[in-house]
Formats: sequence, structure tokens, C-alpha cells
Amino acid sequence: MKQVTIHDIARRLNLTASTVSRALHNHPRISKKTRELVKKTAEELNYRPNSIATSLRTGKANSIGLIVPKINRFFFADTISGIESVTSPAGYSLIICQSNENYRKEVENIKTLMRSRVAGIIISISNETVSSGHLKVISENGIPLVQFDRVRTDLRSSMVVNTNYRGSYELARHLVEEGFHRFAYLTGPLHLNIYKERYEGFRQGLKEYAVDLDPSMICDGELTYQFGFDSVGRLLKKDLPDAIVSAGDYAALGVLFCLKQAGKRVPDDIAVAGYANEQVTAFCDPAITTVEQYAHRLGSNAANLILEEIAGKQQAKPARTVEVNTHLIIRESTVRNK
Amino acid sequence: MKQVTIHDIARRLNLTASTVSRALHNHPRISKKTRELVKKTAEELNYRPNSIATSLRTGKANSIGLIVPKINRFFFADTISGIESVTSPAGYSLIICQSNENYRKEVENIKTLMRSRVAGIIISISNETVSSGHLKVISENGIPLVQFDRVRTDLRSSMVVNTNYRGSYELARHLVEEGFHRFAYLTGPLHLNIYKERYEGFRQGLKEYAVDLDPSMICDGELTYQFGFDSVGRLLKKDLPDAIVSAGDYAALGVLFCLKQAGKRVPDDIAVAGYANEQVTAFCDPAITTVEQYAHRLGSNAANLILEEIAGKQQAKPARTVEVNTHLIIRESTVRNK
DNA sequence: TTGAGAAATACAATCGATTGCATTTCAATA
DNA sequence: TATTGAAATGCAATCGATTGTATTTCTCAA
Repeated sequence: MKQVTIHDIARRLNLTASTVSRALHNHPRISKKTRELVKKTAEELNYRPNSIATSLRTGKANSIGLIVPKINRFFFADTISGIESVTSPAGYSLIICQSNENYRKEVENIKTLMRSRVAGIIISISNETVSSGHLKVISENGIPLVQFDRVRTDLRSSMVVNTNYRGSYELARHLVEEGFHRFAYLTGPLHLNIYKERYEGFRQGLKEYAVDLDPSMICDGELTYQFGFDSVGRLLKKDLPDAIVSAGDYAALGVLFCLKQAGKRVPDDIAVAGYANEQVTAFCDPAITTVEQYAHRLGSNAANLILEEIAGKQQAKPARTVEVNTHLIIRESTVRNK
Repeated sequence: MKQVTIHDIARRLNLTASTVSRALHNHPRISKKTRELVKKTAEELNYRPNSIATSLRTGKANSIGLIVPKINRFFFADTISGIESVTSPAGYSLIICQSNENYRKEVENIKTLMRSRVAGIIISISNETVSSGHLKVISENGIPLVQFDRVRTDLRSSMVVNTNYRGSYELARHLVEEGFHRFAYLTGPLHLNIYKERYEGFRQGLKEYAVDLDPSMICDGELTYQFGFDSVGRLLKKDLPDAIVSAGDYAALGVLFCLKQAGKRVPDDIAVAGYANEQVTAFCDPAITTVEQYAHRLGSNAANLILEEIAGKQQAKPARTVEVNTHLIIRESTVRNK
């Protein structure tokens, strides 16, 4: 049951562990004959290097830590996939934690990863997170840190973000151009950069057409299906909007289904738009206009950044910010038949 | 930049590392005074235990390896989430790999995890995998192994699976009872247990009503949206089926959209059913009848199994199989208005 | 004051691999 | 044959924490 070590190989061949180690790494000072013998024996004995031991000795970790709010949200699952596709060929394994949108769990996760001496940490913060102390600790201990999507800007750290502002801005312009004027807007917590930027981009887009957004027509909460569904009731009591825009797709979906249930026609009575291009937005009826985020690309960019930071750890390079462009996807839910 | 060790604490307090180590673990032979002093100093110096060193010394890993075909498929993302929710409180971190449905990558992943000396491995095999040698190696090295969902039964290993047979069986009965008789069936590779079981369950369900499944009405391939979409063309050329059933939801979705595009009414002209209860099936129009798999529960069960195996490693217990019940979800796509 | 025994702490080996430096081996040259 | 220097291998420390076995310190009773 005990695994084979280089000492076992050495003993078998009447060599020392150091020679075996060097042979396995093709060290030039080991004769060809010995090298081949060692490799053959390693194969025979089913030797598998113990990377725990290697990490301890060399001080280099072979793993990268990743913290996301929820693994099973498609956006994050897709970024994880993008990250993995870069880190795996680079020889790093991924240790994945979910914060469950909980600040304390996030702090716990960071502690765990630091104990594991990961080579670097990639994080998208929980929506409860309103401070940066726990993130600063990471950098202070010399561990490369890359934030993505939901980021805090009050610390020195590289990050990968979407052009949220622009995405929402273009959406706003599209809607106005399609003839919508009285908007309701559903947003997530505005202390998170992503929702703040989407909100501001949206307002700016309207502003350029001199369209106003009534403050009483703004709802904020967690952008779930249920929240979207419930918000419609509140909104329809007031001055009827002719378009309901959500900073997240699931809430938009809730809006759509509540409207359909209430007998409203979308988009003829009311238009609906979301954000994130969740798969379902393409297949519901009517298909929902939304903004593609290219999550996979977001992930691979984050992974490349962290690899660079790990490689160039000695010299403290300035933090870099990479922006991934969004893309407005116009579908039936916001286009009236002329 | 270098991290603080127990030696640093020891030096500071004129103690030895062993005393510090024992103090931190509340060893009874260390005086209360020293214990508290050590803990205070550890706090002050920002000491973080190096779990690499601990693992090497104790021979116990603090991580569990997980291999799935694709992280960004909702079913797997959900199982991962379920696994994490169990392993994390138990003090294990998760190292996640994706095989990308590629056999060689899967073998690579296993090697990596074994080098990392994970405490156990949880796997759902790729659809290219048709042998078990690489899995046997895991057990042979004394590493607990748990398979889930897509499993190989030709080796001794615990596993967590759905009642695929029953799920499909119930679906078949439902369809016949709704008055459908001429079926087309879309399946994934039949060398995978899940597709084999679904197929057999489906046939058995039909058989009990003396309904036959024409072999020429069976299509097999990767159950993607595109595959579903394309299959319709082939099927409609023949004797028209009155229901198209897919062993996966995305293909069912492709079927649905192709039918709609061809001007067929679902379910009045043709019924459509899928498998997996992907979110989108609930929101498309008509909503698609499907089978819920409880992926999250599948994951937490797999995690519990591996924890048990890790705990009871000494005595070789018999491999266990846990079945997670499926649940037939009947929606509009298979229910004709009377 | 001394000795016994308990209490507290120190010593040293260990986990498996790596690596600077020392030592051995061997072939080629003087 | 002795010498030299390169080639090949061995020795031993190290990474940070743990743990069995000393050893020291202390307390209390005789």
C-alpha cells in the first residue's frame, strides 16, 4: 500500500536517492547507462513522484486556488472551465472553493488556500463582501492574486473584468432606438462593481437620448427568478413601464414569466432585457435580449494573468487590468414588429 | 515574503519547534502558560500552518481529487457543488480536473492527482472511456475511489448512480398512457452505463404495453442541440413518429426547435421528451417533459462515500453502490389537450 | 535538605525529494 | 607508472511539521 519512493529505486540499484533524482530529471552529470536503468526501474516499480515532497523542498506549489460564489451558476462554471483549460497544460492543478455568497466562508476559503501554499489565488468575491482586508493579506504574504468579474478596486491586484458599463450602455441605446421610453430597472447590490457599472452605463445610455429613469422604478435585490417575478407586481401597480431591464438574466426570466402569466404581450406591451446570456434566454419565448460576457474567455485571461504573476514573482510588477468585451445580443423580447 | 514557521515562533520564545507544535495542538503535556504564549505569538507573527509539510510528515492528504468530463455542463457543475458542500466542512479541499470527454486527458488527470497524493478520487468517466485499467491503478495504490453517474462496473469500486432504468421506464409508460405509439429514440454512446440503462428502461416500459421500437428510429451520437436538430430531418423522412424521446435534454431541445421551425405543433403533432431536467427545459415553449436527476444530491452522496472510505481505509470494506432516485417531470411537450 | 516522581520541555528522527559540495572512478596523458 | 582532470556518484543538509524518547525542571513529602 505504501507508495514507491526514489529511495526504493536507489536501494534496488545500489545507488543513492540523489543519483536517482538526478537521473529522473536528466541531469547531465549522470551517465546515460544509469539514467536509463533508473527510468526503467522506476517504470517497473510503478514509481510516482510525490509532489507534496517536491513542493516542500523546492518551495514551489503546483496548485492554484480559485474562489467563486457558486460553482453551479453557469457563468462561474464557464469561467472555471476557461481557467482550467489554461492552468492544466501549464502543469498546475486547481483547488476550487465556493463562498456561497458568504463573506465568512470566503475568509475561510482564503485561509485554507494559504495553508495549502497555493502558487496563486484567483477570486470573484461574494456579494456580501464589502471590505478588502482578507484580500490584502494574500498579497502581503507574497501570493499572486487575480480578481475577476466581481472585484474590489481598493487594493493593488490584477484583475479581469467585463466592459459592463459599455454593455449596459449599448443596451440602453438599443432600447431607446426601438422606441421604449419608460423604463424599470432591476439591479443587484450596488456596492459590487458589476452592478454599479451596469447601472451607470444604462443611465448614461438613456441620458444621451434625454430619457430619464424614475428612481421609484428601480428595484434592487438578489437577481433571482423569484425576485424578478415578484418585482413585476410592484412595478405594474405604478405608472406602467414599457420596458423592464434586469442586470441579470434569471430575474429577467422571472419578469417575463410573470408578464406572460398576467396576459401581457412581450415585447408589444412591455419589453424585457437581461444580462449574461444564460442559455435559457435563447430558448424561452420570446427569446430575451441580453449581453454576452464571454465567461470562458474571462477565465482563460484570469489564468494567464496569474501564471504571469507567478512566473515573474521576484520583481513586483504593476497590477494589470484586462477588459473582456461584452456583446449585445438582440432578440425578440425587445424588438417590436413594425 | 517568506512565511512564518513554528521554528520562528520557537526562536522568538526560546523554545523548540516540538513544544510549539504541541502547544498549537493543545497537547496536555504543555503547560497552560506556554500554550497561551505560543498561540499569542503565532497570532502576532501571522503564523499559518504549512499543510504541505503536515501532509508529508503525517502521510495524510488534505485534498480530494475530482474528475468530470466538463465542468461547465450544468449537471456536473451541480454535482461539484454538492461534493464541495460536504468535503469542505470535513476539512478537505477539492482538486478539480476536467477530462473534456477525452480518454487520454482522463488518464493524465489521474496521474496528476496521484502525484498530488490526494486522499481519494471521485470520478465520472469521459464518453471515450471504454476500459478500466487506469481506474484500477488508483485502487491498487490504496487510494479510495468513488465513481458517479457514468461508471464502469468491471472493477471493485463504490459508486453513486441514478435510477436511470426506472427514470426512462416511467417516462415510457407515461408516453404510452398519453396515447403515443410510434417512437423515435435518441441515445448517447451505449457503452456508457447511463445511456444503456436509459435505453433498456425505455424499451421495457414500452414492452409492457406491447409497443415496439423500430430499430431504424434509433439515432445515436453525442446528445448535443445540433445532433437533436439534425436528427429530426432524418426521422421525418421516414414513417412519421408521434413522439421523439432523447436521453439528454439538449438534443431534445434541438428536436423541439427543429420541429417548431418545420411548422409542427408540439405535442399535438409530435411529442418531445428529454432527460436531465436542465433549467432550459422548464422555460422553453412548450416546456419539455424530462427526468430530474438530483445532481446536487448525487454529488453529496459521492462525497460522503469517499469520506467513509478515507476514514475506514485500513479494513477493506466491500464496495458500495448508492442509488439516487430520479423523478419524472411531466410538462406540456408530452400532454395533449383532451 | 534531599530524593522521588510528576510535569514540562528538548532532542532527534522522519516524511520524500532536491541540491551544493565532496568523494570516488576512470580514462587519457606525460 | 604516476598524474591529472573530467565524469559519475555519494554525502548530508534542507524544506516545515510531527512524535517517540530522552532530559530537565519543578513540586512535595520525608
